[in-house]
Amino acid sequence: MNSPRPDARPATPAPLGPAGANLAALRDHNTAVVLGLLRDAGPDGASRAELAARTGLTPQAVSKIGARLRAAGLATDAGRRASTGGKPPTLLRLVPDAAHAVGLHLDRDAMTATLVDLSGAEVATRTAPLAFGAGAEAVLDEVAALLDGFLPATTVLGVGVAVPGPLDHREGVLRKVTGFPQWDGYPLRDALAGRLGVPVIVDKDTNAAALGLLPRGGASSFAYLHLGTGLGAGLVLGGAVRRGERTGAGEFGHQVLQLDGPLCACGSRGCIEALCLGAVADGDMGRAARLLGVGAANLVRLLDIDLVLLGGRTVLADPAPFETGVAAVVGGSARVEVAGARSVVEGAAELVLARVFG
Amino acid sequence: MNSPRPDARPATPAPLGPAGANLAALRDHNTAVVLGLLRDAGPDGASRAELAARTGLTPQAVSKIGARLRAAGLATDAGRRASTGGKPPTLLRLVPDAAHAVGLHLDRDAMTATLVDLSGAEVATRTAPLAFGAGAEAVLDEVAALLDGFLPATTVLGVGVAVPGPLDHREGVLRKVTGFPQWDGYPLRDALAGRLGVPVIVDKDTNAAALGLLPRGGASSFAYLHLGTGLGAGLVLGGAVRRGERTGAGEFGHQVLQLDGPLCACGSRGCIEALCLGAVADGDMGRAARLLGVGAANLVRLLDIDLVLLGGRTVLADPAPFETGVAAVVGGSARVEVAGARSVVEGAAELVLARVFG
DNA sequence: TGCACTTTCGCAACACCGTTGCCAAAGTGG
DNA sequence: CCACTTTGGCAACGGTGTTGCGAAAGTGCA
Repeated sequence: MNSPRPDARPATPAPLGPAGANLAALRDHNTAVVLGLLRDAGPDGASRAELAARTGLTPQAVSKIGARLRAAGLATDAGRRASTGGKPPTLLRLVPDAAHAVGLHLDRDAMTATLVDLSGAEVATRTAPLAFGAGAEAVLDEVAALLDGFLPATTVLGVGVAVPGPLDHREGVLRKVTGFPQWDGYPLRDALAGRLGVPVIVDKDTNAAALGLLPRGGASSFAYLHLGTGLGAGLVLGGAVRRGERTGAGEFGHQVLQLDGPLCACGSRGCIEALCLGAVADGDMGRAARLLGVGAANLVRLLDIDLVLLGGRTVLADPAPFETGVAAVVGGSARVEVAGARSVVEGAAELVLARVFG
Repeated sequence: MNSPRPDARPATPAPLGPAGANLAALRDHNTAVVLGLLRDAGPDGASRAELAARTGLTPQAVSKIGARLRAAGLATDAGRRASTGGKPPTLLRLVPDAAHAVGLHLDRDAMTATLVDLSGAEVATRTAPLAFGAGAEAVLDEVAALLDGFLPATTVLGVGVAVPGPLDHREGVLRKVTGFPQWDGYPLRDALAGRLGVPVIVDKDTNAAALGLLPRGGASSFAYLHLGTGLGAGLVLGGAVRRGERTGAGEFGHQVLQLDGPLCACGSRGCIEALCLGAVADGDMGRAARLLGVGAANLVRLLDIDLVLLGGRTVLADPAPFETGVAAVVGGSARVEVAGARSVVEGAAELVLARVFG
């Protein structure tokens, strides 16, 4: 299928230096900010005066933005709230059905696709086994089959894909996924966009999970630690996922915790992944949790974050010892919680939605 | 002295939520971006067409911004460059003397003040001994004496202050500086701004140094490791200093590197600061460098940065073993360099200048 | 019941941003 | 000498958020 790709690069090339902004960018920014606040407000909606106070814009500007959103079908009136001594506020509310996003999680042995609406609520989910090692074309066939009839005709903004291992987020190209050399250099984003005919965004599974867990309006900096077949992290700093210069940030597994520890495949000694997985292999989840806790405490201190979220198969199989064990080491300086199993695939969808909101 | 403070809070209060932007913000942003490019271009200047290409703005917009800058005295014509087949470009250049910034480094036993022009070039520097433990009022007297007659009458944008230890960057209030309880909670920013009559910005010494080392147009993410009486770090991620939720980011000294290592005052075992300073106390700089290297390698992997800069008295007293020792452990994944002795005070001035440029 | 006040929001006019259209200036290259 | 390229300014324009003003719709007190 060679249908024209709607996600073609923007006509104006990206500037080489720090970007200037024009009126269109200004409008888009403010629109996204207001949309974000509307999403945070939920089905109850928010008044124009409220939005004005939160954004720093004048109420009049918010009114105009609201009118544009209503004309585009993205927002609608939602009745009014009780008066506080004056005219009761007219509420504006997001229209969740106005657009949808697809999250796709490709794991080593399974894949999950979820369709969410503009509010992030799940509409439908499909799961299928997957042989990630079968090669790119075979996997793409499987993905196309899974998504067949899954995408609404007109309201899909795009597909966010979460994959394990290193990749180039900007270009959507995979790099040396451990154990799967056949994927090295494969342009997953462009290939999938060509097949599906919608924009595609690719990111590491841990980054996607971190983005999906970004609490609406809550802590804007936290770390998501994923303990499964490996140990990785997704970092959200100041409300944005920290991907690093080469989308390599969050390589938490090879943080050295024991100078004279066992030799790791990466060449260092005492990597937290080797130590932690060793404890898991011994069935000693308490020790694994304490090791994870030491690494988490390092993160908390280094980055001054106040929330640590735990996920991954090993954690989810028996969350309690990890939650208490990590929290014990981290102490009072940060909260420790266990994230849900849907974190990754929800975050994959969020890769798409994040471009709509502020 | 109770002169009116020109750094009073902006008339419009900061928005509670994500900020919207208006036309004034748009103009200021673009102006700052162009000014930043002019600074990067140096005394040779840059053509309007060049600036347009780099910013993504139209040449006409750049022309208007340039006209405003010339009217404000911040930029001026700088002749023309050779033709490349058409009309030769008219060059625009920063006027370094148009404004100045002061950097002030308060250390435990000494203080340094430097006056820099808009281009960041040093104009004058003064140094004096300081008893940081003598208390806030006494130190402020010393600072006022040091800066007496040092500030140009009209062109000073502000004073950037770099201090050791924890503080609240947003409010400019010091917090529990190790060994100096008399400073806890002292509103250094407001007190100094009241005395000097110019805006004041306060930050941790390591953050200031990192900001000052941000290579113009070069690597936008790096770590600055400062080994002196303690061990700290300043993190620049994506072109901005990472300060954390409570300006506590960069607490590198208490990263645990040795699970069963010696007990540290912070309560953990095997903190890199204790290990590293122990090696320094033994006179074993090679070991200290390797320990620093393990911590640096952890940073490089975790944050995906490609530059590590070393500074602080211990490093500067004998840079060679640290540069080679850290580089040996970090390997090829990141460059390792030693920063100059003026990093902190230059960075303090940069705290002020950074608000002018993009 | 009446009236002053508060709060919210929209209409209209406005100021100002970057953009577009156009043209002059000033080089290169055949 | 002339066609072409490249640069940059002038003028008009479209569209952004802002300001001024007034209407709507409540509360609260006399």
